[in-house]
Amino acid sequence: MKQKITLKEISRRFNVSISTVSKALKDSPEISEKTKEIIQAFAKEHNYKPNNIALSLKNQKTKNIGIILPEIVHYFFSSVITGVERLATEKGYNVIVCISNESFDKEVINMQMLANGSIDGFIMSLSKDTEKKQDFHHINEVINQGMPVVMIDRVTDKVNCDKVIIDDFHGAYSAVSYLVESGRKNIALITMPDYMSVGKLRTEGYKKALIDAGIQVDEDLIVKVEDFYSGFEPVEELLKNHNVDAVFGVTEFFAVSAMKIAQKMGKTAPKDISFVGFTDGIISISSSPSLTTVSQHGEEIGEKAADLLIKRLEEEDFELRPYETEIIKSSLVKRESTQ
Amino acid sequence: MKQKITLKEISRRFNVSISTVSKALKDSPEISEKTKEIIQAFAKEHNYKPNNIALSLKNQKTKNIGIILPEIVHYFFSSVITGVERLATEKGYNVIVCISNESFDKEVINMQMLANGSIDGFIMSLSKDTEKKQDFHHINEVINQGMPVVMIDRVTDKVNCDKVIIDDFHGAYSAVSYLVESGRKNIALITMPDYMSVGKLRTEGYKKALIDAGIQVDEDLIVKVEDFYSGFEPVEELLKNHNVDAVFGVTEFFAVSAMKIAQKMGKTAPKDISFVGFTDGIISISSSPSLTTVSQHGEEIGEKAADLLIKRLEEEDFELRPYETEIIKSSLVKRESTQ
DNA sequence: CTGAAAGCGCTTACAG
DNA sequence: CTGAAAGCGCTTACAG
Repeated sequence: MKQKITLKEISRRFNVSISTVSKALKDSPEISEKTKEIIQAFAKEHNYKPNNIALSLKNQKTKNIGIILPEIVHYFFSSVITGVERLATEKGYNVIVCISNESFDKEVINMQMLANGSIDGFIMSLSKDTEKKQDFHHINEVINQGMPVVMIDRVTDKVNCDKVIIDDFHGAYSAVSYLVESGRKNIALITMPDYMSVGKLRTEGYKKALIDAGIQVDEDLIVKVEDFYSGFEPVEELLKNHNVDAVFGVTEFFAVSAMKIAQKMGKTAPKDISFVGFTDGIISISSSPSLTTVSQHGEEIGEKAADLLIKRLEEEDFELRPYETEIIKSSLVKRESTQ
Repeated sequence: MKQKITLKEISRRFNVSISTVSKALKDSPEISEKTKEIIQAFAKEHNYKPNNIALSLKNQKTKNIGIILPEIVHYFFSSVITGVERLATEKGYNVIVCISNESFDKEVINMQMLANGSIDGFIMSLSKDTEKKQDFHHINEVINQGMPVVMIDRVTDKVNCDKVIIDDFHGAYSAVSYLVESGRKNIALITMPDYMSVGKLRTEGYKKALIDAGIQVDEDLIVKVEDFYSGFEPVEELLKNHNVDAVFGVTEFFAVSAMKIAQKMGKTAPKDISFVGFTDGIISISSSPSLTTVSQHGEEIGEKAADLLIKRLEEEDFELRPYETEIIKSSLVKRESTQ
């Protein structure tokens, strides 16, 4: 069984037309039973499968969906892909993954590449760069060309499209409220710069929870860290100079890193300091003590995004429906780092 | 700027033929400067980009590469994807990601879907199921059809193709030797069932290191764990009933989980027990104490695999070259869990 | 019941 | 310098 076989080759083999072969293989009633039988048998034997590219060109749809993510080596984003992939495969779609690497330029290039016919629609989360720049022309362009886009997690209201997000504000609110209820008073926050939409919302949730509990927000207890790779000295300073009894980190990595620093300073979690993170990944499970976190349900976000996208692609009436913003509920997973 | 514009539409706009437009946009010397100018200007204004699907059909190549992985929410595999994606994008290829979810059936279905024209070649790592079944017909079929395949990490010698692996044996060997050198005598192993190629090789490296150091292999110190989600009771038993002073885990998760169990039993790492893992991921960095690991260099593996694949796709002579097995060197990253 | 034709969007050897 | 034709692999309305 060498090389893929085509309709043309089958048609030559039996001295019939390509149309006849095509119809025979689709078991069309137009074709005689006898012809269908021999053609189908031959096709099966030679493992004939229609060429996807030809079908795409003919049908004007590729059955591919593109997903553009800031990075992938990260529990949240890889679980989003897992969710997208599952739903997509179930519906007969392939998933093309591009990584913007937090760069605006790469995000634009990736979108343009895929938009030239390779896919039917996009799922994407903004790069940091893009959030900083606030330039979304590439996304709006694609949408104007009639290609549906679903934004997830890091979204913007400058683009009108379907969105799937979690309730960052409430997730943070409930995490901090939980700390307050367990008797903590000096709750520090380790967050991201404000241009990151999710960092901002989680910070607001933190503040609101304190205010509602009658605790004054102390800006000295708030540290902003750029990303995973920048240093954590400010956190060290914070723990050294302030009498902190709880830390809320807006990522699990932030929380665990803070916990490690505290442990090195001789503090015990949760006895001396409680810790809560965001994103319920493998870090939270394997840290010691294991970390209480706000679970983002990445797979669910991915599935929901794929579902919205495919509906818009396939359901006649859906295409014209107003855009939705689906909010996936986060949940607090309590572990050993709090009491 | 609505909808994507085609050559046909441009040709109608200026009352010329499609061929002329096509050539003009390629800046062909066949076409007059004036014609080229106006056509190019118009195309630019309307953001014309050739349709990838049409190009694929014409050129008989898609510029897509397919990658099939057992899972993705896992540091090693997601870093492989990152490496593949980087090299692929650089060379003008897109990456289609499929997840077999450790299932043989899904692996087969994914391969067949993609093999029908969607991609030019495969990069893949075997699912557990496939390793257990030892059924590789789907891979050989694809190769027989002339589609190149590069296997990574979880490979088999039953398939003749390019491979990129790490030196699992030596990685384990050096990790265990390091433990021996630091004075440890009762070194436990937490590994996977033998049908997993990588688990087997790492186990062999562990044994050889002990033997070479004149330490007898004690099968009672070897625990086999199915996967992340199965329980770790056997590990608990091991640590309770044997006087273990070091643990080598064939994944970082195994090692960190064992460390947590030991800590709960009141042991301190590395004072009482040293721990070494495999896969240098984020778990190792964020555990407390941080974990000494054998780094697998996932991105490098991904890049190398993509490089081999694209070479076979593009370089005339390369296509006929004998298959290579590239071995990426692992390296021991020393952290706090050993001394 | 079978086949020729047109078309999806593009490229390119060939003719004029 | 421009265009008609053939072709990549397939589908389908239409003719016979």
